[in-house]
Amino acid sequence: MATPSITISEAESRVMEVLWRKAPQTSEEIVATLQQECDWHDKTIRTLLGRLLGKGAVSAEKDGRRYLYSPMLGREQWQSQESRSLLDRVFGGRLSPLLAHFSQHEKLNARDVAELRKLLDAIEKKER
Amino acid sequence: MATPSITISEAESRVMEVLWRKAPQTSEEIVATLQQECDWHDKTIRTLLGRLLGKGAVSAEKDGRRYLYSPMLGREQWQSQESRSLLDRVFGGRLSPLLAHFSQHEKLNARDVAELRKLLDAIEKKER
DNA sequence: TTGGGAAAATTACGGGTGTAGTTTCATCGG
DNA sequence: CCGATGAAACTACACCCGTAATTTTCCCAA
Repeated sequence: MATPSITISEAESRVMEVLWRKAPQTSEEIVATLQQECDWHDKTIRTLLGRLLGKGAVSAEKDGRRYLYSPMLGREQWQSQESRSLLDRVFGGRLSPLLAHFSQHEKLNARDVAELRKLLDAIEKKER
Repeated sequence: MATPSITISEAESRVMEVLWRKAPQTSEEIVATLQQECDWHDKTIRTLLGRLLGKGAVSAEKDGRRYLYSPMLGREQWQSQESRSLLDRVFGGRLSPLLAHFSQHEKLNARDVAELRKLLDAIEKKER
């Protein structure tokens, strides 16, 4: 297999978000960024970083007295995993029920609708 | 609020599935059904039932020497919760990225596309 | 009325997670 | 060259979850 499917927790994904936006970064930068979004202790964030390292979701490259961290798990890959998990767990693996669900229960504003239409057009054009 | 947002685990949801298909049922029936799908010990299944009771996700009505269990948490409600959770956690709360993701990484067949289009039409008509 | 048997309730336990505190280690400044 | 300091590593701990085993309760039959 390509990547043995790394799984990360909710809190860990918040750390990944920071690295997906910009990499590499030192733990200090990551902490500074995250503390503007979350109300987490700096030790907490470093623990999460350590766990991500252990899982192979991020890599660390030594740079003087500190490390530079970069994501190994890609955001797209993670989104795929999570999406497929929802589909399988909750909707029996079929896409239509998911879509039907969203159309009935989620508020779609005009912009969403327009954007979706454009997507559909693109898909159809590609297929024919 | 209506229901204080009951959250159930993956394994618990398998038990709920059985009750969503038919209710009420005794624990014995539930166990019998689940053991054809999962490879779970009967004690395990009863533990899950108990936890669901504790969370208020199912109700129990005494019937002689046993209970009859029924779902309190609705399947649609649970699907909504899970979908919204994915949307918020993974796609920044916006539907288009999710759809874009599926369109790129999941196979949407022509029928899916047609169905989606119909849904969008319905939404737009309802709004104006 | 009592005992057996089944269902329910309680207890168990290891791994993951959220949330840190504490210890060690290496490097930079003096 | 050595100590202070800040990052990294290790330790902590309670709660949830998967997965049961053990104990209690209570109903029905004899």
